[in-house]
Amino acid sequence: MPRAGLTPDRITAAAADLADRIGYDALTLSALARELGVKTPSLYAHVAGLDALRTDLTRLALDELADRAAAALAGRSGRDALHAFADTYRTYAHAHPGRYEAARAPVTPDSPDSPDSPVIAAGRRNADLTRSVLRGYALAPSYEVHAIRLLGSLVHGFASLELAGSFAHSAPASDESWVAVLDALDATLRGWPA
Amino acid sequence: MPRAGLTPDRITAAAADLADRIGYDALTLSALARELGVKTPSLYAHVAGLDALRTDLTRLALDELADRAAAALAGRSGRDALHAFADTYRTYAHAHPGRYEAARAPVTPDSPDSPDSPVIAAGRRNADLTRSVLRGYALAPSYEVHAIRLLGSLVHGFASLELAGSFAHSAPASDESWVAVLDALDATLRGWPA
DNA sequence: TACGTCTGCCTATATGCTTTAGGCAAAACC
DNA sequence: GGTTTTGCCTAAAGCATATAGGCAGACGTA
Repeated sequence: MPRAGLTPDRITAAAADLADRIGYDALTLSALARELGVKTPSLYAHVAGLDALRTDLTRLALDELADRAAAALAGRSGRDALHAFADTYRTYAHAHPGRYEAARAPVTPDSPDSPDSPVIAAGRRNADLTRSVLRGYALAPSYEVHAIRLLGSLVHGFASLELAGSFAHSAPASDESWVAVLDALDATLRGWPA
Repeated sequence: MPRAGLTPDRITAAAADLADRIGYDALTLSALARELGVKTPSLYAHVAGLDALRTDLTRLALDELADRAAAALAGRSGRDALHAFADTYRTYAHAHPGRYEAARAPVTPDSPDSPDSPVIAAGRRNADLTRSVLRGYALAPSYEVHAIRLLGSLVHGFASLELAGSFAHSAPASDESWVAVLDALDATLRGWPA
């Protein structure tokens, strides 16, 4: 009986692809094992269980998002940076809905999450990038948190409703609304106290 | 053996309470049956299955949201209406996280959802109320859809991230950001072409 | 190449959830 | 009070997570 060559990384990668295809909620160890041509219990030699797999997936997605956002932000600032940053998340959500949902999933605290666990670190990378986008607006310190929350809410809310199909039943295509919304956000941030 | 007096409505109501307590995803027919002091198969006389229960829950939540939003909007317009409307959703999300998630859950199409199914109708009620909030801003027709999507994205995004705990790790409390964000939204809408 | 160890993937099994089938007794009706 | 209806039950199948233990392929050593 030949060996399948499983590793934690290959398993997480396969889980990410599968989640994109069948949905984050439908991701099961059974389905993943089938996908990998392996029996379910074999996976337990490499991942601690379903919760651990989900956490790994969250970390993978957050890291991929941070990588792309960092690349998109390179050399940009102000409105350009804002659009590039927001587009990164929206595009990723469309291309990888399962991963995106994983990125948004609250991490199940297997231990009182050590402050430098890989998931936490990946989350912080994204938060830091968000802050760097706002540097272009030179906001008053008291408005910085509001701006972070506004940006996060808008991008996540739009992508989330779009994925759920809430925008699909009325014209025009959501791309048009997306620019309008981002421009409004840019105007708001430029209008806030500096 | 005395009867439990189950009805579809009592079951849905109990499911809503349970979902608020243990989370929408953790809601199972087993747990619900335990809650009601009944064996799991007994529920099948009143609901078609787990998917049907979830759909019922979505309808319940959407109807409750529409009821509250309608009451909050009575006699208000403009900025007042905007705040009252948005507060309704955010408050509901805090008080009933399980129901709120149910409201947001995409409905599983058991049949090609008849256009006047109760869930669809409940969804439309909420959409209509959203539009009525925007009447106070007298927007140009081409901007109406953008405004609906902007409002929806912002409210849902903020509530969703807040529920997930994304705002809990930094000061100040999110209430402060909430008003700042809503005022910015109000300013944006007043600035859009009328 | 041959031996010994390690380890990857297997089968077997326990538990929990969804769902269907069929039985029995409490309610409801006349 | 007898009959019908109906609500809740037990029994059981199918699939999921998860653990325990076995067997053979891969690897190190000589």
